[in-house]
Amino acid sequence: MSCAVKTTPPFISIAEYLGKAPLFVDIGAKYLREFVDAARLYTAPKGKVLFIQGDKANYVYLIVDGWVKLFRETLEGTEAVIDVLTSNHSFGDTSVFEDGYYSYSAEVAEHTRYITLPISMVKSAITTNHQFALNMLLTMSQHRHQQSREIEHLNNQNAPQRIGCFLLRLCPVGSAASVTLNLPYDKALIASRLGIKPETFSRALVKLRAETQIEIQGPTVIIHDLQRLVSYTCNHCSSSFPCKDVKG
Amino acid sequence: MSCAVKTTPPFISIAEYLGKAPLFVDIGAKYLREFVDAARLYTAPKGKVLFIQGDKANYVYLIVDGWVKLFRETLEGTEAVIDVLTSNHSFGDTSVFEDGYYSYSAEVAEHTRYITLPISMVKSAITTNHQFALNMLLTMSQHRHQQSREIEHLNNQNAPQRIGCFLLRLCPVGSAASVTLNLPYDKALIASRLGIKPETFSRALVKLRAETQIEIQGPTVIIHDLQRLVSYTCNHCSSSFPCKDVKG
DNA sequence: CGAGGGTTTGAAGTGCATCAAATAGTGTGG
DNA sequence: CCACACTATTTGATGCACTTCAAACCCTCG
Repeated sequence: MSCAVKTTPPFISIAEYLGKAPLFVDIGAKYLREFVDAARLYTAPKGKVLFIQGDKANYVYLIVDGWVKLFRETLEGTEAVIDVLTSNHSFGDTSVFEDGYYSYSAEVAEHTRYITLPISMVKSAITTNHQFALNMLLTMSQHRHQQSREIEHLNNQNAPQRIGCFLLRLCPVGSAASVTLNLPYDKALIASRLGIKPETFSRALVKLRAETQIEIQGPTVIIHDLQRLVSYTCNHCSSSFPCKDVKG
Repeated sequence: MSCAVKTTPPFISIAEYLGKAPLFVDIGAKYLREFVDAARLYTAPKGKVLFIQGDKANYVYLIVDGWVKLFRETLEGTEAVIDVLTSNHSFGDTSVFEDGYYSYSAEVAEHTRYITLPISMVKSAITTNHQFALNMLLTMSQHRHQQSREIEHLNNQNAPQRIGCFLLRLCPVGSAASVTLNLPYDKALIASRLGIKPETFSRALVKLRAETQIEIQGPTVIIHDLQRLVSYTCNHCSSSFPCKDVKG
């Protein structure tokens, strides 16, 4: 599967990217310039490991486009997917508040362009630049809110519903009744992101199709009747359909 | 059940509480005084509803002692427990960054003393007092970290292991091999906090006893061999035993 | 064309949920 | 201090959802 992101405008420069990123809004020209100068842009193919749990945390990562998987490994070697992130999300930033080591591993899930920033610079900007701290706070708050919904889903929705919810969150806001989507990354990864096994995912998708008349062609999903999908999926959830925040 | 909190020293004054709370550390005498003047202390019995989802968010709550349940309700009327909080935790603060309405309901789970602060004051302190914003950021970061572990648990641990993990987190740090605990609130509530049904909880506890030789007498649990409980519980988890942050 | 990863399908097992009912525990008024 | 009412918890029987292990299929790419 190699369907990266939809129609993002072609990337131009680090300065342009950082200037628009929510984390850097209104932090002032001096700080922005410092970040831009220290930032490095990279491209990495699927499978590339960016860092592993326990590494010294030297950088904060910002995703320009693509998808990155964050995960931890248990003592028994099984992998727990924490999150799968895309454009405009950051990771590695949590270690700013922790002990200076990454508490999870990061691996590229689909071809990704990302920017790194020295963590020391982020750390000092937080303490010296109030606006930057506020931006960080807002980001965190959103993330926290999203996580709490995630927990609710694990408790209240069955596998087909979780998949339906995942599909709905992929829909652009204000979608028409009929939408065509490309699954952004491997089905097995979607499965573990949703806390189910690949085999179950496959079967649950079949069941979801039977219930909601969606159409599935490999990595492409066509939703013919959005409302029908919504009513199958969202009834067991406390937040109603256009679940605001967009997320992979 | 009425086993509130262990041996917290008797409470003295709002000023004393706020002076020690992590959120208010180093924010300066002027701000602290303002908060202290605006704060109100309340006592509420089990069952008391503090606010419900959708209410206008006028206050941030700080728990002095006791336990408070945060939850949402789905369209079908089933309740999803988001979190159960105790001493030194705050709630309602998320609405500072949202639309000004509570996104969940709050109900007292065990007799609780709590302090309220006007949300407007908190909001303005965040924007005008850098240290306060930093304190908030640290709190959020910890919370976020804990939530991500919560998600991992739901995916990787079975019911008896989740209960084991819950018990371990109740143990004071540096506990001896043998520990006696009181369950802090109703078993049915523990169950839904762990994402399982009361009946399953009961059976899973029996199974956990068979596996780890713990002793159960109503709401009291005696762990005879901590290490044994750890190895049964934590092998399916990415973080190893003394899971740092304390939480209910 | 063949190799390998990703995905689906089949058969059997396990864990948790559900519904129903019994039991234990707690607080109340007589 | 006891009987009753009510709630919390446990137990039993059964069903469904998800997992597991195994094998087939499909698709891409060298």
